[in-house]
Amino acid sequence: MANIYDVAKIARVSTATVSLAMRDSARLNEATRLRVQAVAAKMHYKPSRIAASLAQRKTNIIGVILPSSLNPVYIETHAWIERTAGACGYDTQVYFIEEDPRRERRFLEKIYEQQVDGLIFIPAYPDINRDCYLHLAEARVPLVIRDHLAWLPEVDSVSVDMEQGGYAAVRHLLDLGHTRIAFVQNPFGLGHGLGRRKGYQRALAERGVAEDESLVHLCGIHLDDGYKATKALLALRDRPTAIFFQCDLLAMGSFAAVREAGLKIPGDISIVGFDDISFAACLETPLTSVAQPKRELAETLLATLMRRLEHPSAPPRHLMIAPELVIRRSSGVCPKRAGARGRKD
Amino acid sequence: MANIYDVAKIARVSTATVSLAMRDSARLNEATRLRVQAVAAKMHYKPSRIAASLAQRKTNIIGVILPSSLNPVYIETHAWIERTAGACGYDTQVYFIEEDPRRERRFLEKIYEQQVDGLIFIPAYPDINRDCYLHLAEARVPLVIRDHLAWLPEVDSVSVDMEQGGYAAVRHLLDLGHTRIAFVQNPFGLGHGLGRRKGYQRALAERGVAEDESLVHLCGIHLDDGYKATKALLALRDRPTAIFFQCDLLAMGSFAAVREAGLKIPGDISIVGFDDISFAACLETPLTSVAQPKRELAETLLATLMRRLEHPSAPPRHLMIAPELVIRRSSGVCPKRAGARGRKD
DNA sequence: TCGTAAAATTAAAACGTTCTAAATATTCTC
DNA sequence: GAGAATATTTAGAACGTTTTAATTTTACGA
Repeated sequence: MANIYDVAKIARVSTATVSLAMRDSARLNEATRLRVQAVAAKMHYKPSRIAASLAQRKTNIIGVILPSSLNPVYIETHAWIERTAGACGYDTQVYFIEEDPRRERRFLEKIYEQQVDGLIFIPAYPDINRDCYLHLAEARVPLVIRDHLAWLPEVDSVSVDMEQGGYAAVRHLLDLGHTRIAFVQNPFGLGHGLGRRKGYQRALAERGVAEDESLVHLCGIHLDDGYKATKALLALRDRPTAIFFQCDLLAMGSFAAVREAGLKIPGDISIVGFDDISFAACLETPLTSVAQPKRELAETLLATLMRRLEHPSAPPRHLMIAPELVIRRSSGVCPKRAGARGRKD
Repeated sequence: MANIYDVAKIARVSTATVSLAMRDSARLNEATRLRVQAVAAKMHYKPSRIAASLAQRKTNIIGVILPSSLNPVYIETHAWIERTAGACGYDTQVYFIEEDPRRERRFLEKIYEQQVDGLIFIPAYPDINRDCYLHLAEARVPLVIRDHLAWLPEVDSVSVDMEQGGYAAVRHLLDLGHTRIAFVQNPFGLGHGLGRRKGYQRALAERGVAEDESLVHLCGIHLDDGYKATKALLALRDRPTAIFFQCDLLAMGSFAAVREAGLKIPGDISIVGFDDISFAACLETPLTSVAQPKRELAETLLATLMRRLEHPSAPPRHLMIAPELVIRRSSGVCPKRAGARGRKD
């Protein structure tokens, strides 16, 4: 592969000129620029980004750390990040934690080897890897984290208001007459679950419905876990008439379980998810879900990171984005009230 | 950030020694190695991978070009590639074409800027970007392509036998008594569609069922396209009793359409997909699908690439992997024969 | 104690860019 | 046509590693 010296020699100019020509610099006489570009093209010369990165101390890459590749919500968010970053001249390098705390740790350490100009970080194991998180902040890596961590006050954050989302979801179910509303949650994953649960509790309390511990189910984060959680909840003596899942992925897992139990959605049981992944709208029974505004989230994360890159010592900024309930077929009137109210399924 | 000189100075050794120490070289006295490592750790020194890449002319990154981030089959395949690559000491850099031929072109050109040691390439627009593909081959970028292209005989390839898969799917439907079997296909995306269609045709021909052009539906590759395709097929005068979709994503889109038409799966219509994405098994009506063996595919792609990296001038290798039909609830006996046969839904 | 072999360390030249400051060309003003 | 102002080009030093070949140190046998 030809390098900048080869081109310089053939074009009878200095490497500086070649460098400028390749970047369309206006500092160069147009004739020379075109001539050099022509030579470069003829030689199939492409500047090495590695060398450029070294010289500039800038890779034009931003790292994106995502908890899992199995949950489409992260992929969909990333798609927006990628697009927005592209518009700012950055490429994106994704790291999937894939539910392995050691992988998260490894990635966080890898950051120091300086591949990336900045980092967008959706944390997966803040408790287990707290030391790494703190170290990252201390090292002043340009960083935006999704969700505000109280012990990282200096790190820019953009959060989705999980409590509000949880509240909206449960409020919706209460409005439909449900009172036995289960909540399925993954105990890891930041306090996401925590925020949503608070919303769940607040909504219940507001209507004077006592929280029943047996209706709060902890589980993993795979489709399969949603399936199992549902099985368990449906086996309860006094089973719930509605289930609110921490995420759509878990909610999707519930459908097969409900069907196997010979029940109908939403006739016998209502299902509400969180995230509004693209599949939610196209299921056999379209899923009611609290939508994370993925595009807005992505754009805000990126804007915050860009600001940080430009103003490294600006005061930290903590933003919050409101989610929005999208009502579809999977949630309906509580069967106990169905006679009185009408809508049946 | 401390660099190798700083460490060398503090540890009172040369940069060469630091370099060796950081890589646990046995050429170094153990005492010095440990001492240098201790100094490095104290200074929070991490070698710059950029500089190392430049010096070694090797990034330890392999690029993975995928057609879309919206179809889980690619994400799931990538997860295996990532894992396998990690075991070989490589990181992975993903590029999503996102159904934009210009993006494919841009990525293929970017490769020459030498970020990656090798490339795993699932092509999206071989017809539109044929010149780029050819140029890539000509430039001898270490490369494995998924699916053999006749006009790229020199490029290693690993294919899934799409024709065999299509045949198995349609054969299964024929066995269930269906004769009006539709095929929904995306006209782009390599000859994937083509291979599957051949299988479709072969199976029909074998049983003496004439191919009905009106049952072959062309569409895009989104969930939504599956929905629309189904709507269109169900509106036909003599509507099909089974639909074979080019991929599970499209098949998933069909469920809502079927339901809206007031029909039952598989009682009124059978659905078969392709890819066996993780969602297929957990849907309200679990989906019959031709499974791409994603792990095997990933491992074979990677093994082929590694071989190419080690033996740059070995003769090209073209491998083929057999898919496997996974039968679930979405396919059942043809309603026209249901009375005679039994199984009802 | 010396010579030699083996082990450990290092000097210095890559790797392929960018960038700063300086040098050289060109244009303009009067 | 001289001098100033401006436009264009360039020398050479970064950037932070790795690597080769050479040098220095240590170990060992006689």
